[in-house]
Amino acid sequence: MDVKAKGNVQSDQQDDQMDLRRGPWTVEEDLKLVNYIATYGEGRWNSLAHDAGLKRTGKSCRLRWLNYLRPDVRRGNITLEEQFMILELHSRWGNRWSKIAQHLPGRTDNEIKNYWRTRVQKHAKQLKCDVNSKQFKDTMRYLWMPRLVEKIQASAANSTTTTVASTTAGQFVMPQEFGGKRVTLSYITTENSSTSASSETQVSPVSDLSNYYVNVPVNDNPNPDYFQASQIGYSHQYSSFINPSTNYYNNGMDFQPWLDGADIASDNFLNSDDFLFLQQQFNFNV
DNA sequence: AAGTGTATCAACCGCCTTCCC
DNA sequence: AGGGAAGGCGGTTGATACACT
Repeated sequence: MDVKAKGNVQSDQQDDQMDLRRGPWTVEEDLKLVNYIATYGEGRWNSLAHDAGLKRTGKSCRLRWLNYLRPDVRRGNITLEEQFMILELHSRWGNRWSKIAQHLPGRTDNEIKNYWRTRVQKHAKQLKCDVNSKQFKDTMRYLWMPRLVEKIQASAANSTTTTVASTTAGQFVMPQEFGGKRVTLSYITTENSSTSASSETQVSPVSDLSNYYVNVPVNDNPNPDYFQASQIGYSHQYSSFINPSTNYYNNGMDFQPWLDGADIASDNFLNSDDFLFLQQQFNFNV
């Protein structure tokens, strides 16, 4: 432990020694915090806690504000699009919850972490494999994420209005209609693209998400990522998978031994229909 | 209806890194 | 450059809701 860390431990211990409240926040405390921040703004949390008359640590105030009281915080079920984003961004950045949360407006790092631990890790546990293993990552990337894309497409197709979820860092663009035409499903990040997107425009792939683009004729797009998409059997009409026995789809993957018999159909992350779908696509001997 | 098990999530702790004075 | 404060993260806990028997 370095000197800086040691100094902070001392600071934390001083917090412990003070007469500070812990546990669930009361309505009165929430009001104090909200009113104070509305007047004076965020920042300098330790002094804020004191000045607002709260017997809480600055850290506790910050957490309460960021995770619960902030006006733009979103609560409730994680949508399909958000599930997809979490899987995609986690595959890119790992457990950088805060960074991932920046791309999911209104969602907090704590919420995303909880989602990951309670849902995703649960599935890994049910599959009897490590959540960080190649097998599990491959399953997410090549099975669950494409499956999520299908669901997103289906719900968008059933919707009468265009669904465009804007984020602070980019846009997740969904089609209003489909019918054998190109589908524009993309996540546009501002950090790596200058491309603007609309539901009417074919969007150039700008991130790893290009691997999950659908209905894009390979020959019609110069980007090499589309070729990669075709390699995983995912660039054709309405995204049915290519049977691994007749294609190179499962190159480098090894699903069957640990999918066999596992109950992975227990919640909305991968429901019973999805499990049946996996069985059909890969001819499991279960 | 009551008891028990399980899932979810807010909140915390400890450690570490980053920021800023 | 050094040190304190703030922020980020992994891990955990406890309360509550819900499902199941």
